[in-house]
Amino acid sequence: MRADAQRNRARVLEVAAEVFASEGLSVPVHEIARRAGVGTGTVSRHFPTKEDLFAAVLLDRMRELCDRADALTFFAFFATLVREAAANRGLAEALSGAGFDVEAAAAQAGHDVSARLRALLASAQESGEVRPDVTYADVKALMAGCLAADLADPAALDRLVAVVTAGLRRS
Amino acid sequence: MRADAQRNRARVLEVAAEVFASEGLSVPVHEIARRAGVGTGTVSRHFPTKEDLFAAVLLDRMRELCDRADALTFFAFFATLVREAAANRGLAEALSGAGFDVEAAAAQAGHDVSARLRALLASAQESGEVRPDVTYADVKALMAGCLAADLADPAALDRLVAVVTAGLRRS
DNA sequence: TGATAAACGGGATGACCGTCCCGTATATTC
DNA sequence: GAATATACGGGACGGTCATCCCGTTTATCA
Repeated sequence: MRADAQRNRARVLEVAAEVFASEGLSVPVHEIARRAGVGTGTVSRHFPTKEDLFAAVLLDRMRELCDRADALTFFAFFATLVREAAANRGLAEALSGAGFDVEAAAAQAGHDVSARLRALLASAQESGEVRPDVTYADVKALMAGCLAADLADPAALDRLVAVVTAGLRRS
Repeated sequence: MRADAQRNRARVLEVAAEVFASEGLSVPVHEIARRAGVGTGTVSRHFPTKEDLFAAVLLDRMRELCDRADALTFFAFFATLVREAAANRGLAEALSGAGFDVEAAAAQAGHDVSARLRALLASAQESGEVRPDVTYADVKALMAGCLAADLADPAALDRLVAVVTAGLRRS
């Protein structure tokens, strides 16, 4: 790959990460190109579709989250994921089912956050910490609920995580 | 109002209710007109914007929900709202903050479901049934979480409501 | 340094949709 | 049964975007 192509690709990725995180997935690709100081052709050559671009942006975060998962309990990982997504509007939108398939992208890249969460859930249920009837899909839904928190209230996220955590514990 | 205009208005409203409920808010207005057997002009004359149409559709449901609220506890009303929205994709999308402002529409129409829910929450907190720190916005977020349930799993909704209910109770 | 392949930019293209307009049709009224 | 206001249909318009294309530029390497 030519040196300028490599630079441009990195620059686009960097800008896209910022923009998706702060403004969500509805930002036009043209706008990302503009802010990166490149043409739209350059973006779509490196990332043929917008979803490809988002998947590439997600990769780094996914890798890091997966690494962290190994040292955490189910509840701690849940809280970590919620906090991560709350600080990243694009990720929150994607998790809330708005078009993009996050899980497929992550799994394909070999950093399957959902598999980690699934495993932690199973073991937390086996040890009796979590109600045995809840499913992985339930946990995802509750995560989406936490992400609907009022962003203007800095304590809201913590309250919601506390409520959901209490609800998930074996009663 | 001319008789045919009255008929058409009712027909459009009826079709829109079905379509929004089953396919969500992204259905084009043209499609609603087509299924109602009228031209798009007829729809937009009766309901100048798509949001006006959705607000009109919502009115009936809101009225009924408000009436029911008076006889229910906070937890029962919460479950009722979740079930109502789960059966109505358009309502679920609107509640999950996707563009349309449900609360404003309902309040304007004098059937303010959110005011009822707010009141029930306050009294449930006063009597000690619900954690005192949760806010109305928190409850709305948790409702959105329940609505993210896996629709293919008929028991999922009940599980999520149970988890959230347990979490909201004074611990 | 010159040839060549690779990459660039940004305008063109096509799709989708909400809203508006206007020539036509029809319900209502006298 | 004619006159008139009212409503109808559906095409036109304007705006938004993702994606593609192609004439131009530039990095690379001999």
